[in-house]
Parts: sequence; C-alpha cells; structure tokens
Amino acid sequence: MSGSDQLSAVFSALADPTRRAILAELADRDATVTELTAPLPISMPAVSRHLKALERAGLISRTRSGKLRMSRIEAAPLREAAEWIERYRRFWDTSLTRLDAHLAAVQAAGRPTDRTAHGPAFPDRESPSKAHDKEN
Amino acid sequence: MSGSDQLSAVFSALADPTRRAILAELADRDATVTELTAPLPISMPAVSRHLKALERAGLISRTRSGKLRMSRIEAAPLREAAEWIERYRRFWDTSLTRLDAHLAAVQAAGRPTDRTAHGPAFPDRESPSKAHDKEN
DNA sequence: ACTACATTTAACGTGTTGGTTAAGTGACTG
DNA sequence: CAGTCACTTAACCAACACGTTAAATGTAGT
Repeated sequence: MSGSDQLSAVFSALADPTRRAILAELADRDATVTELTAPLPISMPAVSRHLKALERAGLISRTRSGKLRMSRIEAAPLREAAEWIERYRRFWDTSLTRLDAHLAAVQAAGRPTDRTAHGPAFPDRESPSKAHDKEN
Repeated sequence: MSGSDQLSAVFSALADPTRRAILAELADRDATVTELTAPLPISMPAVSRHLKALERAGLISRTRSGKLRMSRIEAAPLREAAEWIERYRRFWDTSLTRLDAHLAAVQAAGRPTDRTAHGPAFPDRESPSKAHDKEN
C-alpha cells in the first residue's frame, strides 16, 4: 500500500472486492463479524482482518455489545475519495463536451497536444514526497 | 491485489500516491515517461511500472511517437469508480438528512438497528465469488 | 469455576508490490 | 553502422496482503 495517507488507505480498502461486499452489507444494516462472514467464502479471521483494514481507513466503526461486536459504516472518508475522483469528471462527462471544446482551443494555442477536447482546470498537484516542480 | 476485476484494478491503481500524482500530471497535459519521472523521487523503471499499472486499470493509454512514448489520461474507468462510491453518498451528504430521517423511520419499523438516519436503497450486492444469500 | 460463544491474535505459506540497478530493445542521428 | 536517447525488462530484495488453522481472549450463562 505504498501510501499511508487517508486517501491511499481508503482507495486501498476499496480495492478489495470482499471489502466492498462488506461495505455493501453494512450499508444495509449494522452487522456482527459472524453475520458478515456467513455469506463470504472465507474464514472468520480473514473477515476480521478485512474489518480491521476498513476501520483503519475510517470506513467503519465498531462497538462492543456484550460478546457481539457490531460494525457500522462510516462513509465520511468516501466523500474525500469521491471529491478526488470528481476532479476528473471532465474527462468522462459528455455534458462537459461544449466546455471542453472551448478550453481545448485555448490550450491548443499553447501546445500541439490536441485531442479535440481537454479541460484546463487541472486537479490538485499531489506531490508524493518530492515536490512537483514542473515548468523548470 | 486480491480482485482482478475492473473496479478493483482502478481502486488499486488509485491507492498509490505516486500514481495519483501521475494522473494529476496527465490531467494537465500528455507526457513522456521522462517528463513524468522528472518531478518524482523514484527511478524511471519504477515510473514505467506505475504507468503499466495505470494502463492495466484503463486509466491511461499510450502511443509511440518516434522514440518518445506519450501517456494520455483515459478517465472512463473513473466513472465506474465514482458511480460505485456515489451509492454511498447518503452516508455523508447532509442534504439527504431529511430523506434519511424519513427512511430511517421506515427501516426502524423492521429492525432496531436505529442510528437516527440510514437510507433504504442499499447498494449493489457485489458478491465476491460466493453468493450473498443473507436472510436465511 | 466450567463451558460455550464470538472474535481476535499468532504463526505460517505464498503471491504481489514497489523500489533498486543492470542489461536489453527500438528508433533516431551523425 | 556506431552511438545515443528513451524507454522496458530482468533479477533481486524487503515489506505487505490475504488466506489458512490453531491458540488466546473476553463475555455470558449454569
């Protein structure tokens, strides 16, 4: 998992189909480890560790109720993830075609990259450790 | 990477900050491997393999122009990812509070899970290999 | 206290990831 | 055709992910 930041932990958690299935289950209702394990093709310890990963990513919280341990979805971190991806919407959203065309023209003046469409509002520069000092 | 499906590949690709930085760079402009490597604290082979991962996830495409190899963002798969996450919006979007409250009441009738809010439209059951046959 | 149940932790095997350096490949350039 | 530039591939390593089974922990009931 290279990056240990929040966003990396979230995307990393979502990268596993079992964990996505667990989240889907928890979106429906809070559940115990046993309940979550039942429909899955893996052992309970395995599920337990998936839950730990989800918890580490902040995607679930857990409370002890007697000898049961309930998991509850905490989707706040998904907001960050959604916002990150949202910055790239212009690359797939056709409703932005008109805008794209205009901005492509603007950008084309600067360089001959040309793809008939391409926005200008570039996403955040998220430098991984070393600074992004392009344009040098 | 446990899951080898499209969504898993995409989330897995996004889980690495270096790859997110590369995508941010490519959102701005198409670039060669050398250009992408410049601002990063890692070797060119390492970048080359990050690009391979991004390509495998369908997030970039590459074309050879003479001895240069241009990478271009192909954000279509991000749409899927965004849509997947979008299904959980009700868990963080406060503008859905009113709706949540109502639906929580509806749901509360069925079970005593109760969290003052919780939607009913549960996300897709994405069964990881074994079927999700809850309610048994 | 003894037992049962729910869950976690430990120990282990195995595959993958992400980085490195060194060697290969393909396309242009003198 | 030799050299150089722009990469990619190979070989290697350390760390981690994900699964297993077996043992430990914590809570409840008898």
